Amino acid sequence: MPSARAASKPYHHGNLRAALVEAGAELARTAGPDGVVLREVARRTGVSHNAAYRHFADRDELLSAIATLANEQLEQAMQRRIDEVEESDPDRRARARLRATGRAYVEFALSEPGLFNVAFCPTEAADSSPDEAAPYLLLGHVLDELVEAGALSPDDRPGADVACWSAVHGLSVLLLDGPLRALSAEERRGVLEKLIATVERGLTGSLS
Amino acid sequence: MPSARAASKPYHHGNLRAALVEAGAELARTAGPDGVVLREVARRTGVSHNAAYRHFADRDELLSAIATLANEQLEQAMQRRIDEVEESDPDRRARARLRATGRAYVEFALSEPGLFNVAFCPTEAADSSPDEAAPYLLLGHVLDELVEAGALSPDDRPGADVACWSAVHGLSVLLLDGPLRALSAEERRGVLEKLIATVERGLTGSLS
DNA sequence: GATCGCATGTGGACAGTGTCCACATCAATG
DNA sequence: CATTGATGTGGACACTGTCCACATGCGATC
Repeated sequence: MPSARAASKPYHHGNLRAALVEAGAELARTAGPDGVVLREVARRTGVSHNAAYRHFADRDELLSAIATLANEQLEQAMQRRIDEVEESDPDRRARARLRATGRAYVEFALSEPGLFNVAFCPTEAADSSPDEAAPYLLLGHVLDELVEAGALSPDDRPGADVACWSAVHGLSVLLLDGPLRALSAEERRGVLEKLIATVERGLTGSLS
Repeated sequence: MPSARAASKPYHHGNLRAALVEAGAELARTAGPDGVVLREVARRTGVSHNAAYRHFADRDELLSAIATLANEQLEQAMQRRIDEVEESDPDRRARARLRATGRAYVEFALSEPGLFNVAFCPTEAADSSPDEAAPYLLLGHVLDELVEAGALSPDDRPGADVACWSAVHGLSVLLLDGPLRALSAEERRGVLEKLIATVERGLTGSLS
């Protein structure tokens, strides 16, 4: 007999790939991209180092998988906040949904800094086109609503998505690891609202 | 005699700290933060690994020094672009200088991606307050000019700096390593101008 | 001008990492 | 039942950051 292995530990894991991604996501959540260490992921999954190489060519490929998961969570958080908006007037409703989108983005970054950083850490196989990124599509839809409601001129629609995205992404990064990280929660709230108001007025020419 | 050392290699370097920062900056320029490898920096400086520990407590501390240098370069690039503005009408001049500031920021990020990333990579001893960051001060000054020229209401001045900064920083990051990295130079130009126009209108309520 | 102390530079060691290789195990297919 | 290909293991290698004891020599002190 080769070994007296406990019956609870079959040689083949069964669903190792998913388990690795989950363990990796947990590491990412608490320690960011650099915290996703292949050997530690393997340890937590109760498997030898190297086992991951049967499912991912690279550490980079595992990171990509975790990034996809993080993006999904970001999208869900945004969708939740968007759906929370209660407002019947079309113009005000579309504007409120846009502001909710931006707030949700920054809120997610601040509440899940590790996952947020992983979602945007540059990996070899990252989506080189934003058109596949769910959060981007969500934002685009909200902006389309703004056009339908008449708050945003169709002529101003092109590039509006990137402008909004840049604004909230930049604030998130600066608050997270950047020079603005020392701001108090109150100050953060203030600059966030200022930013959102500025972008809304910049796009639509007015505030609701 | 202990060794037949060539006369060109004195035991003590003379100005090792500066040489290390310079070599590290060169690595940062071509490979970003992760490219700043202590041992490689030492190799390029013609000194043993470990020598750096007489001048920096950490790899992190070396990175911080390089980040400071990168920030200075960013500030200079911004200042150059600002000074290039030729416009006598105060309102138009202040607006043009603000736009130049934003363009210079993104241009620097795109032309020196490694240095830009190092300038904002989170280090232990990084300026936790933006008030010491030269680029931030520069932006603040340009915004003050906008107030003096009457283009920006003093009531809207608080938070305007962070809003501008977030916008250009976010675009830089998204274009550099983010989902927008595949955009062509032409597309980049387009979204940049759109972003700058949006922010200008968002702050001042109009375009020049 | 000789001496000595201390800042500066060296070489070796260690733990930790990503990745490659040969081998072990097992499930499903014939 | 035998084989085979997918999956997991253990060992190795090069590389990294960091700590240690030791070497060197500049500059202050007598």
